[in-house]
Amino acid sequence: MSDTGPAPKPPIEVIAASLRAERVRAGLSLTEVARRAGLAKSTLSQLESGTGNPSLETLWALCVALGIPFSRLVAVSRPQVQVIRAGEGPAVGSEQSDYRATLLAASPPGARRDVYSVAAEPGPRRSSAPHPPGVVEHVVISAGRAVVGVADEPVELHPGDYICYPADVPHVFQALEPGTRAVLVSEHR
Amino acid sequence: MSDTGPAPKPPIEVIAASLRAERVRAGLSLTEVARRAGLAKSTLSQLESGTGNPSLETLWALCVALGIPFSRLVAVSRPQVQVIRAGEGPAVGSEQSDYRATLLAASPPGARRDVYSVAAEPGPRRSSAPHPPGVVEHVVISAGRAVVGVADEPVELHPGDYICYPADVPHVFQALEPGTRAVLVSEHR
DNA sequence: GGCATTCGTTCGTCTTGACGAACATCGTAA
DNA sequence: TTACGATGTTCGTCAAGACGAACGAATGCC
Repeated sequence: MSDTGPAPKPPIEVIAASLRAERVRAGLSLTEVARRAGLAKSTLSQLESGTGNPSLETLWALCVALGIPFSRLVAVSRPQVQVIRAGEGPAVGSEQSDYRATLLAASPPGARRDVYSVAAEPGPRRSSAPHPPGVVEHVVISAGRAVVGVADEPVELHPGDYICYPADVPHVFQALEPGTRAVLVSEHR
Repeated sequence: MSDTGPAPKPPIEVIAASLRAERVRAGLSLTEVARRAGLAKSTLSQLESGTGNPSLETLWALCVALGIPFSRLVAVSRPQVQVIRAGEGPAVGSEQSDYRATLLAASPPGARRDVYSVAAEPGPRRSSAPHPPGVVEHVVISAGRAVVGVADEPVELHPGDYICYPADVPHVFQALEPGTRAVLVSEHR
């Protein structure tokens, strides 16, 4: 469910819709966007109508002209508001130590990050096995103290402190005070 | 700095590197990937060497063959460990009320999220103008209480509570207690 | 009304990307 | 050693995409 499978949609139509949507949203004319992107109007017209198979260069020029990140062209969907109260939500426990991570926002298909709430108590050092390659974890301490980071050189963090480290190598989270809380963003790119 | 500008890199080279990296990561030969994607070996060879300007169809076929999301092709870089102590880092203030957001992890080129630490004091309701379309914000309360969410129907949150809402519409963050702290992930997809 | 400007679409031409065969290279087994 | 299979590269051919001119339609200005 937090996989990273390829987006399953026919790409041309998605991009066609995105292009037109982004353009009108920016309040630009087709002619103007084509001019900024250095493309022929005809090319853009055909793309927005779902005809054709644009080259990377063409798509890139359009992203620059529209001022949008590349990934915007292949993403769609409109999210909802969701609230998870403290203590609710699926929790991932640990046998090694008193450590509980609650999944707040699972990575939807095509997205690349999970958001966790972490509650930990002092105990033996808890080290995580490496995650798949490319995973980065961000941790912000909410309360207490903890030693966090890659297993080789972890860092002691206090409330408000932030750390970012690659998680595809062994890494640790060890609470130093009772009631230690943190927010963890696991970003698999 | 938290803008949504397109990744400023020459895209062909980035994709070339990504393609080769993903392929060897999957333990596949160039010939095999080309076969699965229904492409000519020569095409893939040229792409991995940074030559050429692939069509969308070609790129898509490769994503499917490699089992990776489209966006993986435009993301790169290998991160370092970075620590930002409480109070450090670039802060974004607000004149409207006592609200300070510290940028912890800016979105690297091709990535899609900013991580902020938020400190706010009670005061008049602080509402943010809509962000670019597609932006989603995740908020976890560390301390205090706050009213958060879309301007129409905000939600009162307590420590440990989590909310996720679309940020391309007007939204608010209003502290209800002194010393209110939160972690905010702004995700622009 | 008449003229000008801008919009987005359609069509013919030419550049360019994808193909497939041939190639050099390496590793393995007969 | 020779033969075979698999790897990844280079080169000529062909189809497909990008271009630019021309078009009909809509709006604004004199």
